[in-house]
Amino acid sequence: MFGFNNISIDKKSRFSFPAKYRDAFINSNENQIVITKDPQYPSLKVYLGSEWDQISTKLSSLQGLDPIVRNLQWTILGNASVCDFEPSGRMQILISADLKKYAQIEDANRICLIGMGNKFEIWNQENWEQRQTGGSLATEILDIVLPESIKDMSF
Amino acid sequence: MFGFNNISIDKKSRFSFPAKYRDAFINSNENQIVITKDPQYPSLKVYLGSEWDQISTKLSSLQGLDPIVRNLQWTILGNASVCDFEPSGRMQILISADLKKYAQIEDANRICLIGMGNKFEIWNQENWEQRQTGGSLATEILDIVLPESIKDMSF
DNA sequence: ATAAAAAAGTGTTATAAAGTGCGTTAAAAG
DNA sequence: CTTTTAACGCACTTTATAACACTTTTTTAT
Repeated sequence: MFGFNNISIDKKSRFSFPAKYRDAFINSNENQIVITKDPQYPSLKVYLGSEWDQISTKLSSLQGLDPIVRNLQWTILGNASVCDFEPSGRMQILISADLKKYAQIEDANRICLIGMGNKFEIWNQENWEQRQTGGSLATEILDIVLPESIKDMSF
Repeated sequence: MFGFNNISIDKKSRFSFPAKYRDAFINSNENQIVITKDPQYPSLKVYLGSEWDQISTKLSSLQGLDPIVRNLQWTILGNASVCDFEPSGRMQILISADLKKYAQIEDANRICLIGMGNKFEIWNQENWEQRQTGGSLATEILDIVLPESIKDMSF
């Protein structure tokens, strides 16, 4: 599941996954989708249920007394929205007001949905373009201070 | 049970869990909820009964001569409020005046209820936002002095 | 110590807001 | 031109919250 999609978001804050992903969803037998905040950028992460189970299990098992870990737990776990999902249906997902605000898409009626293989990202159009043209940014900030326990995790 | 919720708290200091968690509560077969103080932040922890049994058993078994342990026992065990809870009902919980004060929600009519998987946290809105935007406070104090016996516990 | 009053806690109902489902139209693809 | 997909609109359902009434507990005054 790859690629860029500019899609609409309706008055009730729902979007539908493009039909081209349907088969992949059906094959992976998912019936849940999880949206949460990206810990680094004003964007959202969209996980398949199974993928989420792994990430959330791992993340919540980490030592919460480390402030970096605790912050990641807050950001990722504390903002996750678990949605029922029927691949054979309309494949619609609701984005909460809170997440919309975080991704700066409060009053957008279009968003960018980027397929990254086993997950998706949701971006505000301008932010995405800026990111694309801006080349390599200070992405590594977080990486440097990350404790060993999360070095091997990919969110 | 994940995610951020801004919910109301009524004049009698009650709040209800959002309906989206109902199935999870029913499945885990809980009929008790425990609220207590967070040992690190001005916030509250909300545990499922089964989870609480584990934590409280472990914590009370620790030898109380270590002043840090003693303090944790006082904070967590000594402030716990066990509430009857009916997942199929209104899922309402009363917060004591004491706990409200601790979490700085004495005169708030809204609180933030954060689902962290197997537990929840309750925060005053401003404190939560500050925490989210990286306003790192003296979080690490506890971390440094923690005795080995609790290093592997996640509260 | 007892009764009255006040406060705290519990439960119910009504109403507005949020969320969901589905049919229709419009647009794009084959 | 036909079929598929995306977007929109509307109706229905569920959920959240405030208001109210009632019960229990605590406090106060006699």
